[in-house]
Amino acid sequence: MNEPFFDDLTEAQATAVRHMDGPLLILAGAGSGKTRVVTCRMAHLILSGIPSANLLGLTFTNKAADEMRQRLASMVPLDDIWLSTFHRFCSRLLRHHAALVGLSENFSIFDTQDSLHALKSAVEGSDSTIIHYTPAQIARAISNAKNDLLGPDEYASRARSPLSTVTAEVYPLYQQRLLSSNAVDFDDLLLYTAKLLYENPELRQQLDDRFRYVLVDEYQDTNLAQYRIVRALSVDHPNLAVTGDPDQSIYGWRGANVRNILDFEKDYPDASTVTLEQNYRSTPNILQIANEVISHNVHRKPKSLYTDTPAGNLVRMVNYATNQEEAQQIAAGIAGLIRSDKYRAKDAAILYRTNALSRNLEHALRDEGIPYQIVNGVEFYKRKEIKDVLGYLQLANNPQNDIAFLRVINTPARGIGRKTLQRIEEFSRSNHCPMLAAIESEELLQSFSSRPGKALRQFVADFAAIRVAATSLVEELVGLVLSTTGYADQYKNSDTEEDGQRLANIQELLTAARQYDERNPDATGLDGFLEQTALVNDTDDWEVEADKATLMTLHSAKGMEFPLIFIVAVEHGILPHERSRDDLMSLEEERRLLFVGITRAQRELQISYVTHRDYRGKVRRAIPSEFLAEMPVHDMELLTSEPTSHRRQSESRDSRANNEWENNEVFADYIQDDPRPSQEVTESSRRPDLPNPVLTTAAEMLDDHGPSAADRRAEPISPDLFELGMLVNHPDYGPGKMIALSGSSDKRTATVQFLNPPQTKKFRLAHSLLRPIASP
DNA sequence: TGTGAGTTGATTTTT
DNA sequence: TCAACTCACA
Repeated sequence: MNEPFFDDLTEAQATAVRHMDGPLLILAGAGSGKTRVVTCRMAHLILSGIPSANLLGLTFTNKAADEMRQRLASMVPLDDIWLSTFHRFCSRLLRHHAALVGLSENFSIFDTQDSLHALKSAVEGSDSTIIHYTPAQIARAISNAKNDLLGPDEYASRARSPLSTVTAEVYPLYQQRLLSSNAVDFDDLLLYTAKLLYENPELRQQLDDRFRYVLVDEYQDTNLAQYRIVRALSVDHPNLAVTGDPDQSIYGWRGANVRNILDFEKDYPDASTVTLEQNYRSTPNILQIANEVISHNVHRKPKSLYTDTPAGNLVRMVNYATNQEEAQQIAAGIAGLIRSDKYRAKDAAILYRTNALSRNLEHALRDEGIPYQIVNGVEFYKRKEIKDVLGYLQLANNPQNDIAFLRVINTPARGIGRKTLQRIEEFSRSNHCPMLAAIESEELLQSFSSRPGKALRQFVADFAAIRVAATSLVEELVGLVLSTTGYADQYKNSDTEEDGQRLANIQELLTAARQYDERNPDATGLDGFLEQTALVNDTDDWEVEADKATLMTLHSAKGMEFPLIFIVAVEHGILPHERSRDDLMSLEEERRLLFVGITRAQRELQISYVTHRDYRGKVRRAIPSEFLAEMPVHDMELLTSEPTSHRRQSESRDSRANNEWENNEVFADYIQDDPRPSQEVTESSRRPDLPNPVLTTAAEMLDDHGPSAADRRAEPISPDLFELGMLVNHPDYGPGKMIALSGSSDKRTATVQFLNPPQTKKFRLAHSLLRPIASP
């Protein structure tokens, strides 16, 4: 083969690209040029004469699919190629074969919110009681079951724990609800497809034959359902290529099973394996941190990324006083770099564990005048006003969709209240008909008194008009919904900013509808549009080209890269997340998440944590993440913006109990009264010649012991925060490790082994100046 | 039936 | 913090 793109490939990469028939495993480390390899391979297949219609590429995000398509299109002429997410692939397949799984082809796709409503209403309509568990917990359990391909019956036979017993009771009810609404949830898309392929051998064979070459991206994130689907399509033509990186498996909580990739060679004994470990993205300094962090995972195949580029700058670990300061200074730092012309706004990304952490950062960027885009704020299609309008379309497309019915029947308010709804529900249940059909029945309508009866008749008439238009262009249909229902009026007569935003969103929905119409002139129709609204997410309209800084979660960052990366809130309870602390497997997943974040960075990486964090409405003392203690700090630049001599001194504070740190008022007070000249800080940081504004070196964390204890008086801290093996810091003795703990409450005593000079000391925790650095 | 205040309770990550 | 839900009142 003599395709031009072979020139730029390394030997390992070229091997993967050249591979054509038979199973192939590409173990691709972060930044090893995987996407390139994958697209080159597809191009190679096409240029070798394989019709593109025989290729199937499955990804997890639309963005990955789009990127692949674009790159591929730039290499070879493309006409008919199936490159999409798992969910979209399944959705399309199911539309064609809906009857085989008991659905009609116009089935609705419930998002998480809709599913939860369905679940609640299923429980309400039964005599089953769910004690001790929230619908969300049960929904989660059902989702897990589906990802493991367990139907209600199989699940019930295995239910043992209290939660699963309750779930076993609810699961069939929920499933009935979905079925009677002619709807599926996200998990059903996979489950039904897997079922379809297993129960219909001829169909399976036919699809296997059509999709001769299957490629799966991010294979480490596949769950059992996806695994089965992929395998079913690779029986007669086992030309299955999978790529992935076990170290980047971060969706275990969603049922992803790393074993799928680890066992690939067992599943396909004749598989070829290509390992890509050379990194083309990051500097050696960044890679060193990444390698070091990930090496702490026990359940792992050892692997090490390397590169031959110049070392680059040291990775920075920064301690800020508060989250506000963290945000401001990062924004100021980015602003400085932009002014210095070294970087542009689009080069920077700020990554965090949870979406809730984005708020300060947004404010700070706005204050600095840095344009930014935020990935996955409140997703567009999940906003109330959008879901309301879409509800009409969903109901028009699938009149059985009771969840959509319930959403729109009294939106905007038409005087159809709880009592009326109850009767509709009863009628619908006893007559086994959808709610919309119920209110179209004279029998029910006549039983109502004049007011609700009239309102219902009006709705039926209005909706009939909408339904007639269901076959026209989507934009027209949305327009018709708006004009018939007067939905937008409630926002028009208001001048609050929020309502203005809602109006704007509705406008944008019209735009989205028009774009859809333009792109799909042959009209897959309403189905296709609704599918899109259910299956896209905000990562997908992330603008690559825009010169804007990016804010997003560590999860969404997977697959991306930026010259400048800031990872914030690397703190105990946040990263690793509260709920992942106890269990080794999830703790390791958290570590991989951090690894993913680190390996996004091309040139500069900063990792930060704060001393006080305002989170969930409370200001609390934050503890640095244990992961920080796993980093090779001697090869990093350690900074703090909280000079210890500035710590607040107050006698009265000592008398307060040790759990004072939980007391929100005390710390709100602490922060407001902080004597530090925050104004000046901001000013100085505006200077372009100071890319690292106001940060003083935090020697205290390591070699230097900082000012003496007399110089400061730390606020009390709960002894409960200390654990055996934890790394701690003492103002006079420096860093050390907790080697023993005894006593309780006020008398709780710790024995600490200090490093430099080596010595052992005992402390009463309630009164000591010891502070945790990290857990073992 | 609709509204608004007040309470409660939950809070990861996403197709 | 914030959204969902409850409850009292118009």
